Amino acid sequence: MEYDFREIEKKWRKKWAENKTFSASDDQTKPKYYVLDMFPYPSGAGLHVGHPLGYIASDIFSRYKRLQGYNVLHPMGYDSFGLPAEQYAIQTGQHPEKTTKENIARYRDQLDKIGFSFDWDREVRTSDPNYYKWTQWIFIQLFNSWYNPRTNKAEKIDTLISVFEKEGFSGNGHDILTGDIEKDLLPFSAEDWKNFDEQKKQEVLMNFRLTYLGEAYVNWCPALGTVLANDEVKDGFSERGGHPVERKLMKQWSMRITAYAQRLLDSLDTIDWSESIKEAQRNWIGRSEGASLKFQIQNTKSQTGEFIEVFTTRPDTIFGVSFVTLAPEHELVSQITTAEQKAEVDAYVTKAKNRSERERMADVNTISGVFTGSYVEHPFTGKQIPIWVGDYVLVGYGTGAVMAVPAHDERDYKFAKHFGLPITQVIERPQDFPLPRRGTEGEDGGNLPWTDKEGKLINSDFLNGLDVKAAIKKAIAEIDSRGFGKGQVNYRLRNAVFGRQRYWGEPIPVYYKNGTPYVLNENELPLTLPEVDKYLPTEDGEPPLARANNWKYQNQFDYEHSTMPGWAGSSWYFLRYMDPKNSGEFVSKKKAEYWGQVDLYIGGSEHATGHLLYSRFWNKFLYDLGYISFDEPFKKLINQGMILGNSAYVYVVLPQTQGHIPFTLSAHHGEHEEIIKLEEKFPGAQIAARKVLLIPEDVYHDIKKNGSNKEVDAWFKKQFAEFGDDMIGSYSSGNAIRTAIDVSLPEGDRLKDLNKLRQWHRQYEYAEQLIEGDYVCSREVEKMSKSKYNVQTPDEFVEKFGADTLRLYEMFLGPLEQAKPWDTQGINGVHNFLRRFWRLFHNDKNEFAVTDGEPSKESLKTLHKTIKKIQDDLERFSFNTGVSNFMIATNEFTDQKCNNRSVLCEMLILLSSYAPHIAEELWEKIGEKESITYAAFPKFNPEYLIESSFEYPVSFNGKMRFKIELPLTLNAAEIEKEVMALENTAKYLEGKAPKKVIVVPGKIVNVVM
RNA sequence: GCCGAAGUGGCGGAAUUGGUAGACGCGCACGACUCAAACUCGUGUUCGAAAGAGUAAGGGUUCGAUUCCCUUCUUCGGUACCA
Repeated sequence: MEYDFREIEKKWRKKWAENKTFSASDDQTKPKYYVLDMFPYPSGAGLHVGHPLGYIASDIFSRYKRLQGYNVLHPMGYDSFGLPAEQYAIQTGQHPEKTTKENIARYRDQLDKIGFSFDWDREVRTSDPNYYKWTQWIFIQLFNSWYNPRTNKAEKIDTLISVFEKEGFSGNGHDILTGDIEKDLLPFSAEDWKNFDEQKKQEVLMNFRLTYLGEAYVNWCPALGTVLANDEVKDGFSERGGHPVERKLMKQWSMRITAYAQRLLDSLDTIDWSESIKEAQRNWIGRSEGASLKFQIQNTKSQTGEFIEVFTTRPDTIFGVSFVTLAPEHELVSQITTAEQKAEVDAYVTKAKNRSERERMADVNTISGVFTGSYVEHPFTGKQIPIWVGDYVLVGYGTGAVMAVPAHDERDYKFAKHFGLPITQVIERPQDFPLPRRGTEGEDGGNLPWTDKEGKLINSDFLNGLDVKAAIKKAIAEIDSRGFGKGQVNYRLRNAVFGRQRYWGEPIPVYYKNGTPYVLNENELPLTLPEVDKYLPTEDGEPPLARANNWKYQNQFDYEHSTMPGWAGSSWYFLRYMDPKNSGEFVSKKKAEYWGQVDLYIGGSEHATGHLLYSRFWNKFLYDLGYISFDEPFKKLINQGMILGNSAYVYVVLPQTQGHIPFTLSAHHGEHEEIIKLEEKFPGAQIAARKVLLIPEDVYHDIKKNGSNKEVDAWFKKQFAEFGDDMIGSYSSGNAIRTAIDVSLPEGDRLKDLNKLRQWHRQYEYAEQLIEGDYVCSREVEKMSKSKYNVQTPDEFVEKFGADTLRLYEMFLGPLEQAKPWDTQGINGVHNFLRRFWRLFHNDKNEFAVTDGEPSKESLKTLHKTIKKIQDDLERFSFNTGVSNFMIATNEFTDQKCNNRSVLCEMLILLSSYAPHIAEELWEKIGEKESITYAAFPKFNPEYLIESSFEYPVSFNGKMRFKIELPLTLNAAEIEKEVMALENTAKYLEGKAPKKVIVVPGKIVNVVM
């Protein structure tokens, strides 16, 4: 019987589903192993061959762990709320639920074809009310909690209330303050607290809740009609859709992730993730140590602030301060600006505030700012220091104000140069350090700004003579003891905006009474998504949920109209898989304890600062509240590399596309009509005009450079000759283009059959070549995308070669973590391997034939060598070398003509995690009754590999020259004697005496001359 | 700019602790089968006629370096007025 993968794969997919072969039991006596893939968003485009790469790797590992006797949890589900379905709904009027369901069905169908061992009974969907009920429940827990810095964990809000009842609140310096709060909270006493009315109390508590409603500058995306979190914005454009994003002050639900900044940073050291992802998170959190420092404002008319607080990482440079800069949005700006400067400052502030994020970014090199007219006093010298406003200072970072030390900071330096402000050097560059390359103005001898933390302090009073590190310490101590400020740690991490002005997301379980937000009771969940007539904002700019009829809490209070962001549901889904049907809890404590951390998490690195940070945050929160027993969700993380498409490009001379008329005609006007007239006169004129000419790359470059090309001119002439002067096609350099064609059309870079191209797309219906023979395409490796016609779907692959070949081939392409191009030419090699493997079990007549009895020594050696390699490869996630080792083993068994039952049985178990269908089929044929899934992984026995002799490579000065086989029983001296006696040795010694002979028994001989 | 990863035949890649560089596969060439082609099977395939050279380039440590150290270059990914 031939290897009929279609029948075999169909058969086993069915059997696995019927028998629920991969169902994870909750039997807690077995050791567990949790393998997770990143939650897919079911997009309308379906899967391409790049998506399953990680799923295949995790599936192989899951199957391997099952063979080792683990109770394996390997679930799959869908992150099914999200923008694309909603955008589609807006365009078509279809309910996003409908399209989402269709997309999920397509995904499921595609996934099923690849033979994954998912436990589908545990599937979750974030848009399912039974699931988002618990997302809402977690939101409520966050709302009812605060972060207590004294215990360093989240607690119920009651403990904060009791602090207020006992201590009141002493203002910004109070040690109970955590994370970022949006606005300064004024101090109050315990007595005050008791006298506050309900609304006031709620307002105060809002500054501490872990999810809270606050006013903040947000990333507003007008095209999407919603705000976005920082990680959803890339270079001033939305990550989804690429629409421009601007800054806007809005009242928003946010998550106080900043409270967890330090813990999120610290516990990175406890998890096994790639260094690059950890670094990305460290940078995103952006911890910096320094000092906060107060500058008294002189001659101020301000009532609330008599000082400007700045944050600096370089308190050592305090004597080099020559001005202070405020962010344009800084609240003190209006208060301190003098009458003379008011007009100028107002104009600047207005302009800066309205500039979009994008403009600001595009414009980083332009220096702008304005003097306020006011001054602060230097805390140590008492000198007058001017206060400026500049948009290089960001309101969201630190205090929104900087002490400018132009001699030792790049931006301060540029600002000072631009406005002619004084520059005081306070650190001497050490002799042995090279001149900085910056500060190119040529002034200051190119010496400034000196920004490295090296050198000795000068012009700095009590800091003189110290080196930078010591000076920082001393300065902080001095600032602290004189009451000018204190040592402080700052984070770049911002609180995460949580509300989205969109329809297709979890409703936020909040209603408003007298303008004050309250969360729903837990027994009122889920708050289901109401029906709306349109998925657009209302006329007065309210989110789509405001369209819902009679959608009010207790029929009178308005619900919150924004919904949760895409990352809400995916921040805890790994917990739900442990207990997906639980209607009383989000996960039972017992099950959470048993399954514990995800042991292996595989997914793309694009989630580095989004999903992977938010999940860690929620996990820590749930841990703090005692619902789960582990502080970090994902123990080991592997980022699979992207599979890139291998696009094919052709160079063509194309029409100026006016309607369907390709070439500009010499006929004066009304081209289309001209053509029709011509067609009557000369049949074939239209076709001639619609021709597309394929040109070689060099001709293309010639046209681009010179505007024309001789051969192409000649071709044009010929094409249109018969139509006379009425119609002469013309072209210019703009008509020569490089354009993608379907990857499947050329073989390698050769386009052998022009007819295939003609049939592929109307545009090429009358395509011709300038030069006879195979057309040479240019190939390029780039991301798969529809517009480049380089997308390959797993479906077509499975149809042609089978799922087992796909699984092996994707692994064989290269290391899991590396990006690699998809090259269809190598498939045959892998497919052939499976056929050769199949043949090991069959005789010449294609009849199933295995022999019993003792296997040969050689076969045992091959087998055990392979067991070791396969296991080692799996343990270090080196799936590509795993496939190679299967090929080597199969080649060896074929040479040995080995068809021994016991040897092949063990090979089947090894192969079953990579190519499960063929393994199951042969396993059944060989006479086994149970699925191979729960067989036992073969035990490696080193005895079979013991050799009596070794072929020693003999090197001269480290260069291998020849080999000699010697018994392994010889010791170093004996080996040296044998080698030195050889004729070959004498030849390479060229009569010289060897200086030294290195012998490593069992490894190598090296002769030093 | 900063951070991270990587650079090995015509191509994807291997070399696990410093010990035979190029496993395995593709492609290519030749041969067998065939009227012929495809498929399949077999042989060869880093460069060089050879001596020899050779893992981005240069230097270092070592008996010995793809592997460790230093300098430089290139590519990819992330990130950026963060004080």
